[in-house]
Amino acid sequence: MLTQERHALIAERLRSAGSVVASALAAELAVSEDTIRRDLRALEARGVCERVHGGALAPEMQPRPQPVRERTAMAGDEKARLGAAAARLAPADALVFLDAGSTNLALAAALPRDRRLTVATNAPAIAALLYDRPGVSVILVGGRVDPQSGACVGADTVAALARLRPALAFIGACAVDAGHGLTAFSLEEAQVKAAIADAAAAIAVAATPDKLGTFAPFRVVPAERIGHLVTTRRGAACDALADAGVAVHVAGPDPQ
Amino acid sequence: MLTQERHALIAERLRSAGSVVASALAAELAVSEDTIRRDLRALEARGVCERVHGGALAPEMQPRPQPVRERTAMAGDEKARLGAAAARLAPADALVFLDAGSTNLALAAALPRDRRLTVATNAPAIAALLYDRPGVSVILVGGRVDPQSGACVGADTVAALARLRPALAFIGACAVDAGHGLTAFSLEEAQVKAAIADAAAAIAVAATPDKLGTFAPFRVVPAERIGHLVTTRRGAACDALADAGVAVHVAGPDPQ
DNA sequence: CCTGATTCTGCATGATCATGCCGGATTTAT
DNA sequence: ATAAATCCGGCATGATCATGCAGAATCAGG
Repeated sequence: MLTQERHALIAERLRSAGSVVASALAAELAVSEDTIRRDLRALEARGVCERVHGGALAPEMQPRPQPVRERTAMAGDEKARLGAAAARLAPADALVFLDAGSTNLALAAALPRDRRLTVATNAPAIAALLYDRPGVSVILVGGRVDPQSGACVGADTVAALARLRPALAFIGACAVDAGHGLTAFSLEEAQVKAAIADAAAAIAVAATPDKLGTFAPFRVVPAERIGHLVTTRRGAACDALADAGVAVHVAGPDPQ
Repeated sequence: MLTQERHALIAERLRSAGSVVASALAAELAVSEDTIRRDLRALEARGVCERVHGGALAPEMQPRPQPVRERTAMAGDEKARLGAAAARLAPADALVFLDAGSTNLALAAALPRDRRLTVATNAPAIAALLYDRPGVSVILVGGRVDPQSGACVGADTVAALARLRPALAFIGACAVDAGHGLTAFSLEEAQVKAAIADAAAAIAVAATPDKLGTFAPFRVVPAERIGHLVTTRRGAACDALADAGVAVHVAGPDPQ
């Protein structure tokens, strides 16, 4: 068995099982444990695995989705500017959908107070923030609440979404890329976001620049389907999205 | 099983259940309790858990600055005591419904952290408070959000309620009286509360003493249908309700 | 085909790590 | 108050690791 074959096999094993045990691999492949260890060192140098005592683990794949609670704490100012800029897209006297996420929560907080709006959301935090604002009526799309994202997900949520026809939906972005479109960290999130996209007449995405040019495992919509992108810094990823037909808005450092 | 895998498993268990028991983990993973203790020590050093006698707990998340609205609604100490007393009625591993209202919000905040629960609610504020608690899964019943009560109301809400069968429902009381039963200030609220009552196997009411012996225009359920009443001061209205078959719990000044 | 260089592999050795067990202290429950 | 469960520190043991070295396989060029 060639060294590279062994490497490929170990990498495959890491992908499928998430971990490998050095001694077991040595026995299975009929080589010494030293050889396996050397293999693991080589793979680690290439970032394919992370060595631990006894074997190796598959590295954490995607940038791990942090719980919203923690995300909301960071980057307060930038999120606020983003929210204010995005809020200007919200048409008056229409049904606007706000997906869950820290950016959209900031967006909700930054909604202009002089505008009459009906806001639908699947995020309890957004509903709790807006429900007693004068001039704003809130429709909450229920379902099981996902602890990770703080959003309602599941079949009930998707079914309830089918009865709404928002003029504009702000979909929370886990990752946006011109090639991969809008993507999400979990299947359930992606299903809900896709249901929102299906229902909405137009789609807007508010995202911090670190989300741009990245992608997550689950596809929501292609980039062409995104009408507006609001972010805080112009970059290569913005241009690529603009080429795909997305109207890109950059929120200046001073929102006045 | 690799040490790191065990660590990851324990961390995951902490996230989902909120606590782990050393002896149970040792038996389940077929290692000695000493090893588990060492694991817990390592995880504690990384801030993943907080060790206690017999096992470990998920760390308290830093208290998030709550919207002023929610804080003011709490009315301080009395509501908290009431909430803690009422929370003791919540059966473990069962579906519990929490209606909207400031008392029930306090109840949600006072829920024991070591209990596994599924909580359904029609109040975005309660869902936002509970959704990322370890050991608690939250189902949000959606609908139009009533600005007055902060609760979801309307036909969609009633329809969604019909699919739940909570073992116990804490219905928010606008007014409770032995003769008039549980009553509400608006028709829509009353309809939703009645739908909750229909769905639930048992009904509990947590109410401050000023609600007792009073009534409001819209009838929800008769007094006989109320299983438990939790309040903070014994009085004539309590006795009348006890005569109607309600189990009355009085939360002492020191919940200890 | 031969030769020298390079790489891969296995083995030995001493160090490090993970685990289980034991005795005594501490906490919890009855 | 007493018994049981739990915790802590230390220790012994076996597994695992890093390193250096030597033989085998592979390869390039003559």
